[in-house]
Amino acid sequence: MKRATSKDVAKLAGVSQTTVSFVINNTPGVSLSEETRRKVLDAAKQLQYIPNSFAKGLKTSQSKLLGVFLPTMNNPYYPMLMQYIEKYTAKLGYNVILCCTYRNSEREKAYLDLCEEKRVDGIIYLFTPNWIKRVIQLSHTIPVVLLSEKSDEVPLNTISLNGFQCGQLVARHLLELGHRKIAYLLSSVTSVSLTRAKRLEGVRNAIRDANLPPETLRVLTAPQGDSGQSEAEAGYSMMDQLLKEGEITAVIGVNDLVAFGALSRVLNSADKKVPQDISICGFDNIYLASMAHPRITTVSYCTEALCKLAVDMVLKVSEDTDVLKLASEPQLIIRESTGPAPRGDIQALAEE
Amino acid sequence: MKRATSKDVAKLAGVSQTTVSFVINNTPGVSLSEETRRKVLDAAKQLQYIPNSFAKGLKTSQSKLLGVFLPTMNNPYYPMLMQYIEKYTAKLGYNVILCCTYRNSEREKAYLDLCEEKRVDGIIYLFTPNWIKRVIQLSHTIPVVLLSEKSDEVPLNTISLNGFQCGQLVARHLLELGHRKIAYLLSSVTSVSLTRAKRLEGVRNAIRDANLPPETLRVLTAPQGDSGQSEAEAGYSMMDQLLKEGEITAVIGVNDLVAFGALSRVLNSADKKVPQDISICGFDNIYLASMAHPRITTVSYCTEALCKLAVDMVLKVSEDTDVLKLASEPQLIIRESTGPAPRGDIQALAEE
DNA sequence: AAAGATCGTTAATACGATTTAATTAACAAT
DNA sequence: ATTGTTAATTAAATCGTATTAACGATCTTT
Repeated sequence: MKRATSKDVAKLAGVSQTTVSFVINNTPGVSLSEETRRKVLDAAKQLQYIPNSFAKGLKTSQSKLLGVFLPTMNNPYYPMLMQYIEKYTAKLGYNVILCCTYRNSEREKAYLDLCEEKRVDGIIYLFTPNWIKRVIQLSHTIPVVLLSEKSDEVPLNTISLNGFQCGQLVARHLLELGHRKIAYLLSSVTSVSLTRAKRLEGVRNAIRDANLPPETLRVLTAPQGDSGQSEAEAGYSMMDQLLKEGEITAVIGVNDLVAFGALSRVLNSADKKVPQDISICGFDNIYLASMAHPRITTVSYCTEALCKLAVDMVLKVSEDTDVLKLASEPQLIIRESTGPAPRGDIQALAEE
Repeated sequence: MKRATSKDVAKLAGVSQTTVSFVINNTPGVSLSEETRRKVLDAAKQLQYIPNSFAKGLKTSQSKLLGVFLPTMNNPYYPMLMQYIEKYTAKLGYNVILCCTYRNSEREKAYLDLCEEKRVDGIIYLFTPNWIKRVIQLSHTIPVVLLSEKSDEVPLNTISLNGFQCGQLVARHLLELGHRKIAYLLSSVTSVSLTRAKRLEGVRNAIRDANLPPETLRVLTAPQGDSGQSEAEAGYSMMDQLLKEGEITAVIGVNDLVAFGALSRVLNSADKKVPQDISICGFDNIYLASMAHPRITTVSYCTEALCKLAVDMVLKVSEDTDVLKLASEPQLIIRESTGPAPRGDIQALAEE
C-alpha cells in the first residue's frame, strides 16, 4: 500500500503541487484563498497524506533529529537527563536519537558517523567525548553542545556541571559538621572522566582552604565497571573495608550510586548508624538518593533547566562564531544521611 | 561549508556517479575493476564524502530508524530495555528514536505522527498502546512489535512478558514458604496497564489453586504517580500502613520499585526484619532489586534476549505475514528478601 | 571470421518534496 | 484605454542518491 504524495493531494484538490506545499507548511509570505486552503486540507486528510521527510530533508537539509550521546543507561542520572531532553525537544518538534557509547571509542565513532549520515541537526554530549578531535571537526558542520565539564583546551560549546564547585560544596558541608576523617569513594570507569577528576579536585581544594592536612581525605578506588549495579557494589565493598578499619566518619561517593552502595553496607552492619556514626553523601541527585532511608545528601544542578538550555543552544542556528561556555550553579541538598561528626572526633577537633 | 556529494567524488575520481554508488554500496551483482574501486575510495576519503541519507532514503524508502515507545524513564526497567535494544540495533546499523509518552495519549499520538513522517523502519512498544486503533492501522504500513502483554483482541505481533505466569510464580513461592497473609501493593498509574492486571490475576489464580480463600490476599492501592521516586514512596507508605496493622507476613510489589519502597520502610522500623518477619518480592529484576540489602526476590524475563527478538521481529529478519505471538518463560529469582513465614503463622498453617 | 557472452562502465530517470520566478486575474489609478 | 499594483496560483528547477537499460570492449566459441 503506497502512501499518498503531495502530487496526489494536488490532483485530488484540483490545484498545483506548489499550492499543496504552501498550505501544508503554512509558508509565510504567501497568501492563499480560504477556499483552496480548505480544499487542500480536505484532500490531504482524505488521502491520509503524510509529508515524506526524506524529500523534505533533501531540500531543506533539516532532519529535525538530535543526537544525544551518553556513556551508559545504568546510572539513572543519564536516563534522567535523557528524559528531560526528550521532553523538551518533542515540544519543539524534534526527535532524539539515543547514542549509548558504553565508553567505547569504537562505538562512539560509529555513532558519530551515523549522526553525520542522518544529518542530525545537532549533537548533545552528556559526558566528555573520547574522540575530541573528531567532535571538534564535526562541530564545524553540526552544532555540538557538551553538558558535562568544560575544558580550556576544547573549543566546544559547553555547559559545565561545575564539578569543582560541587566537590567544594560537599567537602565544606562535611568539614563544617566537624568531620576530619573523610573517605572519597572512586569507582573506576573504563575511560577518563573529567567530571570525576574535577569533583575530587574540588574536595581537595576545600580541605586545603580549611588549613587541614591532605591526610584528612582518604581516596579509595574500586576496580568495578560501568553498570549501575557494579557501581553500587563498588561502593558497598569499599565501605566494607572502611568499616573494618573503623577510622572514617564521613564518606563521599563519586556519585549517588556509589554513595547508595556505601549506605547499604552501613545499614547492613549491626553497630554503625547513618548519620550518627558515619555520614554519607554523593553527587547528581538521582531519585535513588531520595528513595534511600536515610535519604542521601547530594549535589544537584537544576538538571532540567540545563537540559533545556543545552537543547536551545544546539538548535540555535545563529552564527555565533564564539564558543559559549556556561557553568551551572550547583546546589547542595542536605538530607538525613549527613550529620555532625561523632563526639570523639568533635573533641579531637576542639583540641586543635 | 558544503558537503561533498557523490557527483563530486565521481568527478575527482574520473568516473561516473553511478560507479561511485556501486563502490560505496558494494552493490551485489556488479563487477568493478580493483583500480576504479580504489580510485573512488581514495576520492571519497579525500573529500570526506558521507552519503546523504535523505537522498538515499528517498530512493530506497528505508530510514534505518526505529521508534521505541515507552511510558517513562523513571522506572529503571525501561532504560534497561532501551539499552538492550539500542545495543543490538546499533550493531545492525540502525538508530533508535526515543519516544517517551509519559502515558499521555496526546504525546503518544504526536510521536506516532513523527515516526510516520520520519518513515521509521519499525516501531517497538514496551507497553500496551493507548491508541490501539491507530497503532493497528499503522501496522499495515510500518512493522510494529509489542513487548509487553498479549491481548487476544489486538492483532499485533507481540512478545508477551507473561504477567500471569509471573504472578503465579511469586505467589506459589510465598505460599510454599508458608505465608497465608499476603499483601499486593499496587501503585496506580495514569493509564490502564495490562501488565499490572495480569500479574495480579496470576497471583489470585495461584491462591485459588492452593485451595486458599481469596482473603489470603489483600490488595492495597496507593494514588501516586508515575515517577520512580513516587512509586517507591507509594510502596513505602503502603508498607507503613501494613506495619501498623501488623497482620501481613509477605508482600508482593507490583514491580521492583514498589517492592524497594516497601523494603525501605521495614528496614527503617526498629522491630521488624526482612525476611524473618516479613518477606518482600517484586517483578522485573531491575538492578535496584539486587542492590538493596537484603536483595529482593523477583521475576526476570531474560530481558536482553527478548529485546533482541523484538528487534529481529520488527526488522522482519524472518518474513512472516501472520501475526506472531510469543511468550517469555519468566524465571523466579529467589534472593534474601523472602523466607519462611514466621513461626506463629506456621502453626496456624498446621492447624488447618 | 561471425556471433555470442562477459566485463566494466555510464547516461538517464525517478524518488517527493521546496522554492524561485513567472503567470494570470482582478482591480485601482492615471 | 492604458498602466500599475496586488493577490492567487503555478511551471519548472532543484536537492543527492539508487537503479535500469544500454553501451563499447574484450574474450569465447563455433
